[in-house]
Amino acid sequence: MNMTPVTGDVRQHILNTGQVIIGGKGFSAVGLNEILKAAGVPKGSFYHYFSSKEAFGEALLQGYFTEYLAQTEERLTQPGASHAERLLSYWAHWRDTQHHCDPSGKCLAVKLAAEVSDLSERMRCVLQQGTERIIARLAQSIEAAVADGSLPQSVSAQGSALELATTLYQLWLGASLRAKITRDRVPLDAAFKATYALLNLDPNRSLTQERSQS
Amino acid sequence: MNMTPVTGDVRQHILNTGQVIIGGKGFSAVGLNEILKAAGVPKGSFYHYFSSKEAFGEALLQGYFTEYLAQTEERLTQPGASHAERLLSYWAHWRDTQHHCDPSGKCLAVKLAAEVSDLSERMRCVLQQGTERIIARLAQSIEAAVADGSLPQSVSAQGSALELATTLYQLWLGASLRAKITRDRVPLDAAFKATYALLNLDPNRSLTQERSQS
DNA sequence: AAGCCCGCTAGACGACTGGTCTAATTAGGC
DNA sequence: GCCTAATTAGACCAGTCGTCTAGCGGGCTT
Repeated sequence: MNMTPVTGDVRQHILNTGQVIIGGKGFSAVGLNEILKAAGVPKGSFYHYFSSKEAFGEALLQGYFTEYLAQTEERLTQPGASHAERLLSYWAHWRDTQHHCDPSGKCLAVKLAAEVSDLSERMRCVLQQGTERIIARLAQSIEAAVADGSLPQSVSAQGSALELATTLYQLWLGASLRAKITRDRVPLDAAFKATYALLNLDPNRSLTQERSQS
Repeated sequence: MNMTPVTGDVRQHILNTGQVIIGGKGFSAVGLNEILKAAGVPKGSFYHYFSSKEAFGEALLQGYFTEYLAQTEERLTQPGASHAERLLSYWAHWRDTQHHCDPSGKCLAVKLAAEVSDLSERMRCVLQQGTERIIARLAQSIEAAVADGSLPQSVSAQGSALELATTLYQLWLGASLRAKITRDRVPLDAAFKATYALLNLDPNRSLTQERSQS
């Protein structure tokens, strides 16, 4: 009955299940059996949809970034806010979702980058393209924020928007990594504060309504 | 003949061999066999020196941080330089050693943090204490640099030295992570430039020739 | 309507590696 | 020679990824 070459149902279900498990335990530490058992899918099906574990990981990352970029796009274009407000909302969201124990909201880029980039060239490329696109998207918003006056002109004097976006993304990557170590939100709060500084914003005047609850 | 309770020779040899291999491939992806074969040590011996693979990883990280902190201490106290110069030399060294393919100079904190902190509580604690001590040491040098005038007073107006050190360390952590993805030095160069900005230093004026005292 | 086709499921199986532990071997001091 | 402790060899089984054959079952062709 299904004429579509991509059988989205089961395949996507394996992907979703795998994302949660691998996001929690890593790539090498998780076996196919564990994912397949959790998904209720027999092993035979797996190799119908994916040619290998590596190909599965590749698809996993690809899907993750597609989804992430879509969410980011939405957040950076939400109506009724300046571009600077949208950017800060993006990072506030990052801060609030990544601090330690979110079950499924784990950032696969943070979790898998170090492990996978030395393990699989194909997965590394997906990681590279994904992060590159995120940074490019942030740079675009930074430029727009300078243009609409919600970020001071002085930020563009220091360097290109792409450089700034790169720095900020890497700052948050590192903060998330350290948050995994400390298991608290201190690293992410530090990153949030540093973001203000790097954007030449007054840290005392909040652009967004921050929620500072534990 | 050896009365010392810790048999350092073989044990340390396993540790050294393991550090290179695990630094390259990760923790879960490497089996004891691989390390032991490379070290020329029979498998049975392993469990004489370490109670488990986890305990081995714990000792590995502990040794790594001890060594790293000693090197850092040396670099941050080298004679004939201001504290700011020493700090920048620390980061310049980081930039030059971590950009992609250093065989044994891999930073275990970057490589293992994400993978291990969800896998082993004991290893996570070592990671936490190690990074904490590094940050504290950096904060100490930042304070000294403000005191000796090699960093402008304005940096202490923005927040505590510990906050700044935290931000900078996380920035470099994230830059190293992204450098693993991109396999070039662009992320680390961006971090270096951002470090100047966060320290309120003029990016165009190299610190090595400026000796303006307060 | 009958038959076929093929996407998909099912899970046993192979060859191998994982970490762990017991039992044997070695070596040293007396 | 023995006794004790340090060290090693290898068995152990659960687990790994990936293969392979068998068969279900819905939709198309004729």
